[in-house]
Amino acid sequence: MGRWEPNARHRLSLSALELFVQQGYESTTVAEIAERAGLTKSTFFRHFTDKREVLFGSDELSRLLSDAITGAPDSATPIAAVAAALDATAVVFDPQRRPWAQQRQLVIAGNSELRERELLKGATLAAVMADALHGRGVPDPTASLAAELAGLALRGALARWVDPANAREFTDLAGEELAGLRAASLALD
Amino acid sequence: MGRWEPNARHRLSLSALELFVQQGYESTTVAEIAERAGLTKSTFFRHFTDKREVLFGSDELSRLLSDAITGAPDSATPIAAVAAALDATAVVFDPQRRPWAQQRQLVIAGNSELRERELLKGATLAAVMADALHGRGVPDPTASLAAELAGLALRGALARWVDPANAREFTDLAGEELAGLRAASLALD
DNA sequence: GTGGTGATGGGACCTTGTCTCATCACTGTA
DNA sequence: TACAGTGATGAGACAAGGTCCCATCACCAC
Repeated sequence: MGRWEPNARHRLSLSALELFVQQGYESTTVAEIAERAGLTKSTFFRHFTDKREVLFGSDELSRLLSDAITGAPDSATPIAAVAAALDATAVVFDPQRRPWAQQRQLVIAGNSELRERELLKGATLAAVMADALHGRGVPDPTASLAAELAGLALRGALARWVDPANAREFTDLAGEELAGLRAASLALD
Repeated sequence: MGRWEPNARHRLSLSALELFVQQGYESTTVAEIAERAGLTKSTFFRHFTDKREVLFGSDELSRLLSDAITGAPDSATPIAAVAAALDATAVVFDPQRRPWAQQRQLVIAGNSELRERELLKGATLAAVMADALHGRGVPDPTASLAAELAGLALRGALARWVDPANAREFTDLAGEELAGLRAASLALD
């Protein structure tokens, strides 16, 4: 791979995940990742603000969730709106990406810096959803709560989706998780 | 302050917050913090694993929450148990600590590394509460949901408690937040 | 006063992340 | 074909975070 090959960013992501899986996140240096992608440390930091960010580079999810909530019918309740948002994530959780997502989740689970970053991304998604709900006229704390529940459902569905003993559609899992949380909220006392 | 003064850890925390307030988190080096406390960089990292950790050094909250849930009467519902846990945090949120907490929250709000760490601590608290609920025989997702709601209430109450235009007791605020979330969960659809 | 113990100081070292400047490939234009 | 402009990359210096090892110091027990 020469200096001017295309998709530098994508090559860096792939190289990073491969190395993290092989030798662990902490024992992999940015220079190594860049070298494997045929690039240098300088270029790595031009594409990613951080070493952690190479595993979290897309905000596609954010846009999908926000657009789905904004575009839901006026008659949709807050829960129905976030349920529609979860359905809209199907393109991201394409079955073809499952092996990649599995490895990625394993790496993240093994390092607390990465778990921190994952929490930050999750909090950002919840904030985006809450904002979109505000745009529909849903007041707080209802909007925040609905967004938070959707975030929990998404997290839970992701955990089940990457489980090798599982071959379900992501949106089905997310729907189940959300329904389970709704039911549980009636059993709190 | 000489080399063998006591309370090195506490001195480091105070020096750190003072410097962060004066000149910002990022423009403060660990060496500066240590010097102000009459110590060196080596000693700083013996007391704190991280630069960030100097603002999050205690897990008192974790123990209080866990013990309160475990010690709640058998008849207590999950919500009642976490409400008792929030009440048990009164000692941490002593009015005397409010000025300190205000400065601390401002510093954290101004830096995304610190917000990340705060999210990690919050997630840890929620996990601890969920575990304590499991110990009472509360199954998932009820336990996780109750823990998550308590976490949201705690975060909301903290935001209001440090607001200068506010002089309420922390536990009152936390109770209100939790009640508000309970009510909101009935308005989701 | 002698030796043990635990906290501290000092400094070498590696990595992350920033910055600046040179270099290269590709483009359009004459 | 020549040439200038543009944008991505390379190279290397640099500051700071964080780890590690070893010397040093205060205190304590005997």
